[in-house]
Formats: sequence, C-alpha cells, structure tokens
Amino acid sequence: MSDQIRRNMPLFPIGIVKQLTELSARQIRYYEEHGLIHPVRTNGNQRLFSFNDVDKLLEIKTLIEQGINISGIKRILELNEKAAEMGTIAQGQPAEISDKELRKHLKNELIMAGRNGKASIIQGQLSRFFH
DNA sequence: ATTCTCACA
DNA sequence: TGTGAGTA
Repeated sequence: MSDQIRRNMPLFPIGIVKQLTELSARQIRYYEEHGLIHPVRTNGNQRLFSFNDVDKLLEIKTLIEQGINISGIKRILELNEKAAEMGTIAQGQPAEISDKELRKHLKNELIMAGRNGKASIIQGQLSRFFH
C-alpha cells in the first residue's frame, strides 16, 4: 500500500481531530464549508478525517493564528499543492518542464498570494526551487 | 456518549 | 466563533 493512500485513509471522527489540532468542532466544520479540507462521510453522515486532513488543519491553525483569512489560506494551500506537483515533475526522470519555466510559474504564484494576504510562509516549501 | 445541522438574547 | 436546540 502506498504512502499516498495511507495518508488519505479516512480514520478519525471530529472528536479526535479536535484534540489533535486543538481547534473547535465549529472551526473544523467551518473550514470544510470553505473547501479547505474534504473529510469523507460515513453511512451515518459523520465526518471521517485522514492523516492528511489533520496535517492540513494544523497548517490552517498556524495561518489563522497569524491573522490570515479563509480566502488567503485557501490560496496558500493551493500553492502548496502546485508546488508539490511541480516538485514531483521536477524530480521525475522525464522532466516535463524546464527548471526555468518552473521557477517562473512559482514566482508568479508567490506574487499573486503575496498581494492578497500576508503570505510568505510557504517559502519553506518553495525554497528548494530558488537557488 | 458523539456528532450533525441550523440559527441567533 | 460560541453555543444551545433537537436529531440520528
């Protein structure tokens, strides 16, 4: 079983996620409403969160504490995904796009995010692209 | 005992 | 965001 499916395996109910993240159930549900996380539903309509969801919520918590609004967080999360995808492509044997173009895209994404919010936190994820 | 949705003195 | 109501 790959790590991907392992990390996305629906495992815990909101009660446990609440303790793991120290976020209120209200907040967790609210963030779902705004598309920040996508927990699966059981037959009884109860949410089941994956390890990735919890990890994501922890990032969201950090961002919230820094005063970033939902839309800002949404954009940062999207950038992380794009960065991850590009990282996969960049590392894969058949480089689909040149390093030059990759950096160009990321730079634009960063500018976009920086304009609307106060987002410079993702540099940790992107630093490896800017040597 | 838990979680869910909805609504707001 | 908190919180209480009424369910499942």
